[in-house]
Amino acid sequence: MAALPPAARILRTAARLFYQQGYHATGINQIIAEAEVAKATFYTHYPSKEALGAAWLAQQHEAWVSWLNERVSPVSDSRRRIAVLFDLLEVWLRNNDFRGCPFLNTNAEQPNPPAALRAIIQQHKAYLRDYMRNLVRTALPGRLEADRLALAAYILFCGAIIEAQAFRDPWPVRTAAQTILGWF
Amino acid sequence: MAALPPAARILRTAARLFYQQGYHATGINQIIAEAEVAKATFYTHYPSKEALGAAWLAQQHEAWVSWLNERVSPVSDSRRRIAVLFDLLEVWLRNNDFRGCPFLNTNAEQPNPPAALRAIIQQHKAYLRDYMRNLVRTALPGRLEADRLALAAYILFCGAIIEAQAFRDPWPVRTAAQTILGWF
Amino acid sequence: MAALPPAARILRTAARLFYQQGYHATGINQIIAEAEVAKATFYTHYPSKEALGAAWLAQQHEAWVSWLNERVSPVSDSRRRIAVLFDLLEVWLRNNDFRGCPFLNTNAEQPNPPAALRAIIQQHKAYLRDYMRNLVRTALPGRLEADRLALAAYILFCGAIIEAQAFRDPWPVRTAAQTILGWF
Amino acid sequence: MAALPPAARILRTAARLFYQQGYHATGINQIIAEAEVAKATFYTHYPSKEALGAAWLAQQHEAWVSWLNERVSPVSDSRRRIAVLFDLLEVWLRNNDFRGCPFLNTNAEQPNPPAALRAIIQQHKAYLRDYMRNLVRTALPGRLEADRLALAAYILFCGAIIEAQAFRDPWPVRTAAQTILGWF
DNA sequence: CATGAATGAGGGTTCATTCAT
DNA sequence: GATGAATGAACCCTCATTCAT
Repeated sequence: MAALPPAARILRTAARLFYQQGYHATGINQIIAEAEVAKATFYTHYPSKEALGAAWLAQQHEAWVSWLNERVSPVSDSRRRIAVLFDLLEVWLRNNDFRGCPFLNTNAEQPNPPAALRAIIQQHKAYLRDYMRNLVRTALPGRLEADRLALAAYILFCGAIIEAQAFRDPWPVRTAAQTILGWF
Repeated sequence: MAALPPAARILRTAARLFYQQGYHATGINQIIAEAEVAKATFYTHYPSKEALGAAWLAQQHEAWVSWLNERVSPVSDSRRRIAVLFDLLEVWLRNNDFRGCPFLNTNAEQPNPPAALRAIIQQHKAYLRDYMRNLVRTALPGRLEADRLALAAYILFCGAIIEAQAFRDPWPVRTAAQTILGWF
Repeated sequence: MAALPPAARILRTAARLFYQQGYHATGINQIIAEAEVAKATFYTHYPSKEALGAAWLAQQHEAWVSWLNERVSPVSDSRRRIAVLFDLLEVWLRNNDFRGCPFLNTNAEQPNPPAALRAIIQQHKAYLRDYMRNLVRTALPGRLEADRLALAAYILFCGAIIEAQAFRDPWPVRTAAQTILGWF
Repeated sequence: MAALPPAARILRTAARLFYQQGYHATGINQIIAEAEVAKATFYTHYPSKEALGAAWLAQQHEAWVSWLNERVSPVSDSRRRIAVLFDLLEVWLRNNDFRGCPFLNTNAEQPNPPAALRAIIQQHKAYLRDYMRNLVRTALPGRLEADRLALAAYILFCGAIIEAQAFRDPWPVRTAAQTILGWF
């Protein structure tokens, strides 16, 4: 672990703590203590906590996209792809470390989040929306309401995440999946 | 404004600040300053910040339920009721002060919210879920999948709120409404 | 317990808490809460916390003196009396609720204790010193150094209490008793 | 005064205030104000008030031991050594700043002192007990009851301190000294 | 490139007391 | 005789950040 350079150690520690405890609830002191880095070293690598938060979300976005693509792209059938997507979601939230979506959580923490964070959050959400749109469009060739259903699928997807988080139960994911798959 | 008794002034101020800035981001000091109350007076009425947060959410739940019922119950047709529900949602989030759902926000702020807050949040969510269930069941008499659709409608409802919050745009509400209304 | 009048309930509760937690560490709020008395009721009976503390110490002095006299005066032999005195001391500090001497503790809490408390503490100590003096004098008729030994016995007595408190062990009491009894 | 580094300034100030006013009665705010240090600077050097209290007592122990040894060890005769010990005690408590023994006071303040403080207090007391034991044993070679007298001497020593504190008069020290010296 | 010391502002909570009723 | 509401001051501690080295 001490093999990692300081910047990476900081980011890895912050990722764990921000997600498990929340962005606001996690202080710089805890991060540098657990990353075993001096305070000034932290500020040489990240100009502020906000910048670290942005780096965290950016990295989360990359990781999440990769994770999905690696598992979804091998599947050729469009309908199956959507099914796989929700299967993955259920795997994720059945994990003991599941604490909801980092983007939605961070967005909800402060109703007016810092600009740097907001930008990445919106970027992530737009990406996911478009990703779902393509998936559903491909699965519903020629259907007039395909676009609307695609957006609805996206809303169900995100809604399932926060409701699973709120109820601490995966039922919303299965309900959302069944509903969407029923459209094909 | 000084006409209100301190306890009410505190709650009113806290409601405003908790919603606009977030529960965590709002400190006791700011609340008592804006409520023009001494710190010890605050603790005479609320044993802790957490208790105040619980009182706030409880009051929000009551207000929300009343607001909905007053406008939905006069409508007799089941399908119209659902339409009205989403119309109200859109009215709400078109308001400049809209900052998302206080319950979802507070739940997302800290991955492990204080027990007192969690209890009210879950209560509220269960209420809303059952409310939607009744609405949809009544509108879909005899449909086998009525229950699943009802839950899906609930997920779409909540998902629309957080997506409207994230995108700062009401499109998710309209998409969700159209999708649900298409089931009848 | 609710049968007792408020003033007595307050004093009884304060006696328990002051002794178990310390005078300083015990707040008015805890006292009135556990005595089930309103705050203003407290101040109608005691003008201040200091006055309550004084009442507590005065009552402790009375109780302690009575307790000793009832058990020591029936004994006729002077030497036996001293032995009984230390036996009682050991009984006291073997009790699970033993927290040292309320007078010495309160005196040690603030190096400049409030005048009202200081007065009672000194009164108590002077009484105990004279009590020991009489006991030893009677047991050592005609000994020239009787007075000095009496004071030494008093110092050993008090020293044994604080050392038993510090070591959480009754050995100092037995050592003190053996030493004194060896003088006769 | 500003020449001293902050950590030393804090400890020096705390030593003065803890001793003069008591540990509990002295707040962090007063310490940092009189040490002319920012609050966060305090917590850079001491993780808590308790840690500062422990540092204070540890330093007191060192200073006390040094002070005694420097003056007692040059004396060769065992009996004289004990006499010197009590002479030093009397010098100490004739000082206007005398407020009793920091260890006994802190131990008596709260019936259950913080663990960190308790540890040092017990350590100090055990040291002093053993110190007296060696002194008396050496002065009473071959006496069977030497051990018991040594412990009695220790109790008289400590008892003299608290009684001198309580009566605000050095008589207990002289009484204790005469009694012990009479054993040789 | 890396560091520990120093900071002002604020975190939530409790203190002993007074007041109008 | 009894009450709960109201208070300013103080409690111990943590925040994100900057600075000289």
